[in-house]
Amino acid sequence: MVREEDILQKLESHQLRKTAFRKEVLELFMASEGEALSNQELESQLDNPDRITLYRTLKAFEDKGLIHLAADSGGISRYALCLADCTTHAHHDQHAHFQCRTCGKTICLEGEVVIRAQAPAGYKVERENLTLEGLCDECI
Amino acid sequence: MVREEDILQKLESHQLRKTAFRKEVLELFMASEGEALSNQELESQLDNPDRITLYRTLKAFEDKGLIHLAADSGGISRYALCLADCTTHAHHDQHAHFQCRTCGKTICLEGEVVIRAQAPAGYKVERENLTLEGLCDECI
DNA sequence: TTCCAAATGCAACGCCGTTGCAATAATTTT
DNA sequence: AAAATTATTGCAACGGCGTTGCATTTGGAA
Ligand SMILES: [Mn+2]
Ligand SMILES: [Mn+2]
Ligand SMILES: [Zn+2]
Ligand SMILES: [Zn+2]
Repeated sequence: MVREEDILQKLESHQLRKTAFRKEVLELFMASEGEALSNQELESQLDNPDRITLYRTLKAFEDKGLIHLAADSGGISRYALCLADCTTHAHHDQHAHFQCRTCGKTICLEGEVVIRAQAPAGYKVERENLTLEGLCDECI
Repeated sequence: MVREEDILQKLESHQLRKTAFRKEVLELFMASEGEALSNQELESQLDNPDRITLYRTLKAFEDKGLIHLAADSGGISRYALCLADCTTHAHHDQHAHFQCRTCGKTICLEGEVVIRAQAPAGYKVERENLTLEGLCDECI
């Protein structure tokens, strides 16, 4: 269960207006901690789902450092709550994700992630994007 | 320069008919060795670009183990020639990719790639997908 | 050369990201 | 507390692109 108090606090600390829609969306994210949610998954759980408003809400949340995008090899966008203290245009969370090839469930992997890959000489690597694919505990 | 002989040989060894369209597409891939190409980039270089035919051609190439998809964090699909000897429904190439955040140039990284990331207990990891993002040598 | 299976090119559908705009709601100011 | 200001919402609408169906054309085998 998510306390309304925490929802409001989170919206305020990220300079987002406390509207009914945003409270509802943020609650969904906070309730499914560590799991990345797609637009469809979110829409299906909203009282009054409007895909355009959701689109802008997610953009605002991402912009203000509340959620981050989890890349999907299939092209589906999924968002998850930022674990670190991210702010506007300053996302600090750099972690891998796991995605189940059967149910699509996508989770953030907080644990140690070591990546060693060399780009050609003259190239500058700024970010690393790692996704593990396989079967989740329920689909195994 | 790509020899027509090599193009035809590659199509035949992967059980693909040697049509004008496919020869042209394959030549583009072979000419830009190691670089992943988007549909747009391919279309702009084709004599008679038809997006549907290109779509089906890429699907056939991928299916027959000629090319592989390079995930794009932005949702754009890019394909590159398979380096390993991949066959129908059997892609062996497991390598990282680099993508330039400015020009979009995407290349396959053949070099050693070491990934260490833990999925939760009870999860089964089957594949690892790593993309490095940054600036290429021309955009630096 | 004849025939069959596959590939092509075109129309068409649907999904989704994106933008504009007027109505509505949240926050700030008086 | 009311008015003013500013942001958000919901709707219409456009465009790109993945996808499929179908008639026509082409490649490869007989
Ligand atoms: Mn994450
Ligand atoms: Mn590659
Ligand atoms: Zn699963
Ligand atoms: Zn570049």
